[in-house]
Amino acid sequence: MTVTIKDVAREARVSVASVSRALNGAGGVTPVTEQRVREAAARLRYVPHGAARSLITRRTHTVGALMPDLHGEFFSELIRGIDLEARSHGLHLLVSSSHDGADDAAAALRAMQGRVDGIVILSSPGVDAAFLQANLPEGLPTVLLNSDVKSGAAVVLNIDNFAGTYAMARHLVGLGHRRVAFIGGPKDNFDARQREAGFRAAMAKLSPGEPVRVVAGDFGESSGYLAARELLALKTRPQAVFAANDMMAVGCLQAFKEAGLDVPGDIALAGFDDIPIARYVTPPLSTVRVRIAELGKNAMDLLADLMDCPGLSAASVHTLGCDIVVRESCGAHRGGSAITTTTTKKIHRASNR
Amino acid sequence: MTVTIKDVAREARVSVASVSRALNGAGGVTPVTEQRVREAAARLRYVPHGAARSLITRRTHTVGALMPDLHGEFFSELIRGIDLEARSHGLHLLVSSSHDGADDAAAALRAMQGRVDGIVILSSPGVDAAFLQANLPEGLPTVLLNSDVKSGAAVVLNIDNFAGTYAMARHLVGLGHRRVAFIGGPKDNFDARQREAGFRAAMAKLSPGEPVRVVAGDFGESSGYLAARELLALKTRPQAVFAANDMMAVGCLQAFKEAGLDVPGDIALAGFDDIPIARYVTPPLSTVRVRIAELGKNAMDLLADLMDCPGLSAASVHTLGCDIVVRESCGAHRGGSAITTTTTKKIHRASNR
DNA sequence: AGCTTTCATGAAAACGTTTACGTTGAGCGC
DNA sequence: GCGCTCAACGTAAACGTTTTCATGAAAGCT
Repeated sequence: MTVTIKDVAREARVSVASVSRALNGAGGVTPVTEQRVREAAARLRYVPHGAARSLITRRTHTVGALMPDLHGEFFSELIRGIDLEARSHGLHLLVSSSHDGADDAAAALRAMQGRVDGIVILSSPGVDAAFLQANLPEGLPTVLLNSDVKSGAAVVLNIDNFAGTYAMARHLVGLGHRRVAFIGGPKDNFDARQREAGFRAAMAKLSPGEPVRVVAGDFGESSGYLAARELLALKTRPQAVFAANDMMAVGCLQAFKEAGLDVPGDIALAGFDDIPIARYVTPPLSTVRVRIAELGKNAMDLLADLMDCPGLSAASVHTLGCDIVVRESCGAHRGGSAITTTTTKKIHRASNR
Repeated sequence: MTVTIKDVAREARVSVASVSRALNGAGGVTPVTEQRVREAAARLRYVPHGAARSLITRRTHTVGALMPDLHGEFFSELIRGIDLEARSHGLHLLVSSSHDGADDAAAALRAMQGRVDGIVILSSPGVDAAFLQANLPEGLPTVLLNSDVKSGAAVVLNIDNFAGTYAMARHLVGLGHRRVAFIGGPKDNFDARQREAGFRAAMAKLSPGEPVRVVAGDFGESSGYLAARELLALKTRPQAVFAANDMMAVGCLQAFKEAGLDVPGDIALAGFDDIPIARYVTPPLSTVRVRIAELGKNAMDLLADLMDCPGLSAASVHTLGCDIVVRESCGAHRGGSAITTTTTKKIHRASNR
């Protein structure tokens, strides 16, 4: 049925060893026999059996991507970045998305065991140091995305949430907004914590006298709406609101509209993520952009490095900077098109001994 | 290094055959030995070597997903649907997205050869009957998404673009709009062609006297903008505009605003896809929703069927219906929340002899 | 010319599993 | 108590590669 290396050998009148050598370009064959083998293989439409090959090479040429259950732009862009880069490294991509909890992720991780040469994990609440310790097969090259675990077992690549929020906060303060309020995200979310920290740091530094006002949200649109209502009910209304993500900012916008406030005239607004919706709301939303596909690409590159030389083991933390995108909602927008400012883009190796 | 079945056999004091039988639940082992084997395996953290297993079973327990280079919601939701369903079938998902042309896709297809038990292909311009004929390994169960090829080699699953546009056109006509214009998509796009056909059929049937006005677009926002300008320049302005996708409708909206027209007061508007942006523009856009994750799930189910019994070969075409989502832009919206009407949802097997 | 080196080539082992087949021993009917 | 059946178990072959090693021929060196 399926054509094997033996068939090619017979067709080309050589041994299977020579076929293997010829097709893998490993040298050790005459150009003329290589040619003959290639033709025979093409004629027979021979495709090497991947499983047989990886049985002996101990290489699957496949990397895994383990992600929580998320929809939308982030997921697709991330996979896009990873896939594109994986392909350019000659690697396949085995994805396992849509995990709800730690158990789910653990099962997926176990199932990937032996099917991949390396793995990219987008961390989610359940996935912490203990989880990895328990479920990560040791010796498997791993890149952790958006994680605060400092496990020696994996390279970590993070979005520079801190610098992103810091830069946007500076921008807002620079526009003359002294009372800037922040709407935070879920407490168990790594990004959310970092963003809040960035905001607090910026305000402490740039607007020292002012008390920092932070209200809770959960990254959902309606939590942004509610948070905005809460802020509007204060005695002294903030001059600007900075939401930890765009969806909450969209919720804010709704609340502001209902309150009859003009954005940015009466109150300025900024978000984080630059989701596609951001430029279509009225007024268009100023936000912090994460170059997601690039994040995926970088993750894949790090993983490829790790797979090539397991020597430079783990223990390094890398960071990918963000851009701040100034549109109309923050009140600084003058021209016709958005201004984009790049914040720090540092990919630094913490330790690679 | 890595622990194999032999190690487990030694640990449990049985033969490798018994280990295999015990772990695979194939019977032929005493409950007590099975228990002993299970414990030994757990103690050693044994995970069977997938490659070795598929070498002999001729099963990879993996399905491939081949898609063109697309961003955003469609891709992520589709993968989500496929992945979720694949997991519930105990299958892994090997994705290869971001293909630009037929050559690219062919290479990816070849690379998947032997690594998957079946494949889902989201067709794109280059991927036609000839392409499949040339690149699809025969005997590999295949599900084709959004395709008009009637190859006997694959099951085809389509969005019911025709019924979707038909239903929306009927809705618009039912609202009293007699002159409805349509903005088409790229000529080489299957969805675009079907949508236009659905529109023409609806208008011919429901508004027989009226000449049908169709202008060209390319699914991009700016092409929608330009098409709208073209329509506004006509002597008799249409009463409603139906764009073949939401992005073009958003472009229209921009043009209408600039022309000082009220939507839906002066002119009604509808799109297709129900992208997230649709509900955030002003006014919110009436559109036709495709349940993308469900499309992925159904594709996976069809593929699983095909993999189970290759007997019921190919040659069937299935269709997944759409919903029409009525928001404000078409002028029918009265209440606070959107009305959702389900169109035909037929999954019919054309032939399964 | 004779010796050594290089190099293409083939035979065979190895990778880790599943499974067909043979062996053993226990339980059963007579 | 003897043969028969049947289940549990072990042995070994098979899956399709890559790779090590041996072999022989050609080429290079003195």
